[in-house]
Amino acid sequence: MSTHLPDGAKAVAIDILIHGPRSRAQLAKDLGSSAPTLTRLVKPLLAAGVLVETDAVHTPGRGRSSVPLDVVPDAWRFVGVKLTSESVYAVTTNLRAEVLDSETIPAPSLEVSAVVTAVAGIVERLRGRAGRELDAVGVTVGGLVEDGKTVADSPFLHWAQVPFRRLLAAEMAPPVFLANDVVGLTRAQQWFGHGRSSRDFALLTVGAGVGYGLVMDDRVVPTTVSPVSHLAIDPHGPLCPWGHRGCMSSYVTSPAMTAAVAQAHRRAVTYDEVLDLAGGGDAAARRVVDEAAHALGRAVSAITSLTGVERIILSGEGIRLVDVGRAALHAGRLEYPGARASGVDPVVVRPMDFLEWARGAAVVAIQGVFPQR
Amino acid sequence: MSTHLPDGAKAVAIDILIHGPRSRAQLAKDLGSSAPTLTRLVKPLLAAGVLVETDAVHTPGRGRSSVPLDVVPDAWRFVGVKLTSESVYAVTTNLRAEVLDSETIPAPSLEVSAVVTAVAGIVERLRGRAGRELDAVGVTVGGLVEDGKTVADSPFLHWAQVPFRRLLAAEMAPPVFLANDVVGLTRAQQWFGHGRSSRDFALLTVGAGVGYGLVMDDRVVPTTVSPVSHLAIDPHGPLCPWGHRGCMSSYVTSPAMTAAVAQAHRRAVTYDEVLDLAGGGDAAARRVVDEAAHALGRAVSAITSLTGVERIILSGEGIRLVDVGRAALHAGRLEYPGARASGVDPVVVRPMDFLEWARGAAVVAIQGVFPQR
DNA sequence: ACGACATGATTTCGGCATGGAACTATTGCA
DNA sequence: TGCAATAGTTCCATGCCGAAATCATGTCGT
Repeated sequence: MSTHLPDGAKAVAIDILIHGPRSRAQLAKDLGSSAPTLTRLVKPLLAAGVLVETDAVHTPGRGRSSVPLDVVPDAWRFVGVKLTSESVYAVTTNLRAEVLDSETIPAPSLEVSAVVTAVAGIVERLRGRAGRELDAVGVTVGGLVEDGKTVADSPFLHWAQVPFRRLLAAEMAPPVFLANDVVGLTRAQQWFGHGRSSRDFALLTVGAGVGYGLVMDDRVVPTTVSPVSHLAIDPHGPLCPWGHRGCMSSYVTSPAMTAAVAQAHRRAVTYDEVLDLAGGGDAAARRVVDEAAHALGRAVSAITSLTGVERIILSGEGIRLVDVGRAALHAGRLEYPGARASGVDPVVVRPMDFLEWARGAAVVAIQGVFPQR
Repeated sequence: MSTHLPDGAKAVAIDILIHGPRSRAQLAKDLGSSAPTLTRLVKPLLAAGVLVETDAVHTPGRGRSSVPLDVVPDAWRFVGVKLTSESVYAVTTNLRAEVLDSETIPAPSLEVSAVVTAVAGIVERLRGRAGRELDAVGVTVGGLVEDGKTVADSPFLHWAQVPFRRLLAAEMAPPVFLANDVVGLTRAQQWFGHGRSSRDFALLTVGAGVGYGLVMDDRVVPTTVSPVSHLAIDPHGPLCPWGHRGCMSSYVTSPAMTAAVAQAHRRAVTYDEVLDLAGGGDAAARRVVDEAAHALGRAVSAITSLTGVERIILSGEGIRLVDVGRAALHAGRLEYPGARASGVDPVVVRPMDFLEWARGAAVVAIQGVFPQR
């Protein structure tokens, strides 16, 4: 299911994919086009099997019943792969980015050719289990990705200037798309998550690191060059590995938090333990969690001040932090309120497990096949 | 000189206005169109007198000499008016936003009708001295402006929900455009200042308050709802009038700085005095200036982290701060360097006097007549 | 001096997307 | 059974664009 389609037609398919099935008349209104234009654009999409007419809807009022158009999500198969230095996470999805299958393997050596082989292998196994050809494959890595082609710098994999897309494309049949991992998550939110209704939003992820993605005017803004991990919170705060006092990563990353609690209790603890201890009333863990959540709140406040986004999505594998530290998060947000008097709370929380990263990679594949604009 | 022109044609005029005179062939390349399109678009512009052909340029190579096209800046007259609670600043400019005339009067009472009359009066006097009709008038105020029509909330003028554009339009012949004052400055930088070469940049102004403007993807992002004035710098810093400790406005506004030095020396001082004292080695003034410049550096760092802009313009009537406190500004920027390793310094300084605000208002008028896209 | 050549500007022509007007299709209601 | 209302389609005028051909104007070699 991969076809060449006129330009505006893809925009119709994308809009249905993101904002749900609708009649031609409604689509014309939403896209600001005329009814004839929609008839024309929809025709090849129906012929290609990208869209189908579903059962006509008889509105209670009068008039001819409308025929909603919908995508056929299961006519498509995408695979998303997220690389970390420890594991390779992969998922198979349909066009709605719904996860149909998944596989996780330990990372091979970090040598480029070994990683390429491992990715090709996991993709081939998922393709076999899907029982049909894949429409596209998306791969995401932590680090700086240039032009969707080259891993310019990845501190996690210790790679620099690796033409990863070309190397992957040589090993597999479907088209391959490459992106930064946070960009993938951001795109997933933009099309299939809380960003659907907003042209502007920010994504802040909490976990082993602090991730930040920004979408303005429906476009992903490249911000990875200057990450939010080292945003200054308190010049008298704890130290991060880079020697900064009180930057974001000195407060809210899981290594920072577990290390702080471990030091207090003279024993090793896991991240979940830290949150459980804090929930159970342990004073040291409570303090660490509250300071982290407070710092997160301050970051949220800074983001709204500097970007003016109307929505901020909090997520990441360590997202339970915002449940346990809810009050401190709120206090951090309100410490410097500025003049904000908006009615709705712009912050939403998106739960997450590690496969969500791979799903983000699958969305990179989907958006590769359906490029926006 | 006000004409109705096809849509793409205005884009050509705007591009010449911003990026200078060029031949049709060059414009075709820059705008991504074909040569025939350019010939067609240029024709009505020449007929309307918006553009003129200047002397043909004989390139040292071979071929027919190219004929540069340029705008006729002095075929246009715009007036920009900036309102403060103390004064009304107004300038007359041509299409290049070059100041040809200016006038400043004390603000009348802050009552709306009195202000409308005062603005109409100053515009009429400038029009008279210009000796011809005005093409448009731009007015800017501090505070929240909605839709370019209504002053929704201005703490300085103590206005709320004033349909200011309509009231002004009733009193004068030329079209009137209304905007926030920092938006006006931002637009002036975008078209005629350091923003010309960048699609994305931020503007940070220093003076009686702290102003912030953001342009992403050639569009001015509305950020005034949540100003940067109260961006958190140090939770142990000085107090601002809103009760925040260590926010931007507690460090870098001229009232904050003069008050701090006045307290140290037990006597009233002006803003310029503070800077002179610091330059002359006065310890207290030096400290206040350095802390302010350091906070400004931290804000610059936060802006690059969170917006990813490639350029930040520092300006405002108190901009001398960055000269006197240059070292501290630099230290503040580098305190939390993140992963930035870009070659060029994104920060540029734009000198400014108070008429610059009125010039920003004139640019609002110019962009009103030549709307972008 | 004159023609070959190179390049910019212009004109012609056909393709293509768009949207308005008119028309058909389907439904509920009088 | 007509009428009103809404959905979808067909037809056509319009406008914008770019490829190719043409014209204009310069340099350079012989």
